[in-house]
Parts: sequence; structure tokens; C-alpha cells
Amino acid sequence: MPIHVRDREKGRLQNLNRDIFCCVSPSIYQSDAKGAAFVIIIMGRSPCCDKAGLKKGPWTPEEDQKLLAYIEEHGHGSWRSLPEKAGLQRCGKSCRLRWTNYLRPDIKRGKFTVQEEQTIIQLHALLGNRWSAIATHLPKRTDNEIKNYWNTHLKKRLLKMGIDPVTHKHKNETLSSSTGQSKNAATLSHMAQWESARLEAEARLARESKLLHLQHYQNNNLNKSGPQHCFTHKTSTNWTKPNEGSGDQQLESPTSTVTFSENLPLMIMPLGIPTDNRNRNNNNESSELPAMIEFAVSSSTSSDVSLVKEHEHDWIRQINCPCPTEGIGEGFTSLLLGDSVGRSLSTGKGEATASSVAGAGVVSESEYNYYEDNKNYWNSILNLVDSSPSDSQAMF
DNA sequence: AAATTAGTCAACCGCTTCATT
DNA sequence: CAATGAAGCGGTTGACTAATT
Repeated sequence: MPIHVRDREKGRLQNLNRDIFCCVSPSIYQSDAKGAAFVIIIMGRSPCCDKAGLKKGPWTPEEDQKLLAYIEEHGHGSWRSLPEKAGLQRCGKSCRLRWTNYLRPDIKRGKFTVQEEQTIIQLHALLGNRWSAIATHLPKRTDNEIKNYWNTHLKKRLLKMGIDPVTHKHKNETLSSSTGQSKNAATLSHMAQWESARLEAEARLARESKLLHLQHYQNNNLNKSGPQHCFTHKTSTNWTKPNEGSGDQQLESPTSTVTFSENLPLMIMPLGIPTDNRNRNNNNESSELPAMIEFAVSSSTSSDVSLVKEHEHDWIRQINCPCPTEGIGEGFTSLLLGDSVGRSLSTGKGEATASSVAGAGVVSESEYNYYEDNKNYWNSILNLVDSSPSDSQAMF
């Protein structure tokens, strides 16, 4: 007898997970008018934890111990099968969440530093509510923790300052938007898109490096034999293990050293360098790099081609520096503030002006103005944030 | 001291994305 | 290319605690 599946929303069948089939209750089966078939009316996916006997809610220390012991011994492997093997009355998803948000050994807990607050605010302005991407730039903080901190602290703080936490604009600025400003807004949006794309790629890079680090951690610290299902890194990119490879192919990840092989991921190509100089790896892939990546990096690292070449990896090192106060506070933060532009304009390497920079075809005049405007904007925010938390009481 | 309100954050839910077959 | 399994992600909830009335 055929079984038809009807979703509440037409056209959503593609997204339906087969879990529905095993979770759907026989009680909601209905016979169709002709009685020729059963029609299953899907009322929404049943949560995996609804299965009989599975516990929900806060974890007990005993459960934590079981989960920790199992993962240290065997790695997590398949989360779905883990609870049974570990002797836990939990669904795999719950176990994964508990591990990633609480039990993982590389998690830092406690108060956020001012540097971390700054980073969150700045990244949020660029990325929006993409917490996992933001979390990759805050070593040892989980996306969940950052999200909670944003919703309970930072958002309110910005609101009290009269800054819209969504647009990161002052309310007055939003109200008095003129033609010029809307043009700037368009530029800003444009820039944000590129930055967003770049940061997304960075996030991926950081995630990959974190995986490698975890694998390294398990191999060295746990020193266990047998299958290492946890942290198994499966990817088509040509990564090598930490501490292999040579010299300039090494990058500092948030928690470990990551090495690349010859077929470098596009993140570390010498971006911003004229095409002729790009193929130093005898690898023509670089010329096929998406233009957006090239633009994003050239606009955010330096407007001076020679500087880009000289420091082509610096921004990655800054972002991935294991020390948040150095890497994020000075590196990425200043990068976001447009410091790099300012630096390149003021150092002896190039006495460029806005127009000459724009003329070089790397940063347009409007983009330069964008940097200047937003530099001021960010400085004003950071000055306020810097004065917290002690000053915040008086301020608010 | 009890009741109420507000703040915090761990955990859940449902959707999307990715990898594999 | 579609189906499937698994994990990732962001929004939301609700239990717990602290502050206030």
C-alpha cells in the first residue's frame, strides 16, 4: 500500500529529514478518502530527545563524568551512537552540545575582557548574528557563550548608548540619513559584504586548525592507543599535520600551529599582489581566486602593494594569535578600525593620500572615506566600551 | 520573610549545510 | 543528481539566582 507524505507547507518535502519517518506516530496516520492509501500528516519534526527514556535538562556531574571519560577514552565518534556506548540516557545532540559548550578542555570560562568585548562588538557590526564566525576570533569562547553575552550585556549597553545594536549606528545618524549618507551606507554595505566573505573563509580556516589542534591534543595529552574517532579530520583540502612543512607555510592558529601543503587554501595566497607575482608556487589556481577575496584582503590589510607583499601573512597571524590581547586587540581590531589604511598612509613606506590610494585602484576614494568615517565611529564606541565596566555604572 | 521581578546562561529546537553513498 | 546521515548554527526557552518591593 502506498504511503504519501504531506507536509504542511508545499514544496518543503525536499527539506524533510527522514527522522520524521521514524518519529511519526501511528496515531496521526489517516486514511484518505478512497481508503487506497495512508496519508501521513507531518505536524513538525519530532525532537530526537522525545524518544522514550531519554533525559533532558541540566546535566548532572555524573553524566558529565561519563561523557568526559568516554570521549577521552574513545573520542566522540558518531554522536548518535555515543550515548548508548557511554551509558548515557541522552540523545547524541545533547551530548555534542554539552561537550562543545561546556566540557571541552579548551574552553575559557568567566568574565569577558574588555578586549573580548571590543572584538565581539566589532565583529558583530560586520557579521551580524553569525556567532560561530565571531567565536573563531575569540579563542576558547563558545558561540553560545558569546551569543548569550551579547544578548544580556553588550546589546543593552549599545542601546543605552543610543546605538542600534543591529545596524551599529547611532540613532541620530539613522534618522538624519541624507543622500550622501545613503551613498556611504551603500559603500558600507558593500564593504561589509566583502569583509563578511573574508571572515567566513577565516572562520573556516580557524575551524580546520582547531580540529587539527584537538587531534594533536588527544594524541599528545591523552596518549591513548586504539581508534581515535574524535577529532578525525576529513577534508579535501591538502592540509598536513601540525609541525610539518616548512617556514612561511606555517600559520599560527588560535590554539596551535597549522601547516599547509603546496596547494594552499586560498586564504593564504599572496593576495593583493599583481597577477604576475602571485603564481610563485607554480600554481595557477591563484589566478582563479575569486576576485572578492582578493579585493577584501587588499582593502583590509594594506593599500600599498609592497606592504601587502611584505606582510602578506601578518593579518592572518594577528587574527589567529593565541593571545587575544595581542592578536585581536591590536591586530584584528586595528584591522577593523581601518588602522592598516592609516598606517600605510603615515609610514615611510608610502606617503600616499586618499586620492593616490584610490588612484592605485586598490581603495577607492569613497572607500577611503568609509574607513575614515568608521574609524571615528569605532573609536567613539571603543572609548565608551573602554570605560566599562567600572565607568559604565556611572554612565548608565 | 515572602513574593515578585529581572538577569543570566545552559540547553533545547528546528532548520540548514556538508559529506557520503 | 538525489537521497541520506550527521553535524553545525542561530533563535528561543526555561530553570535558577539575585535583586527589589
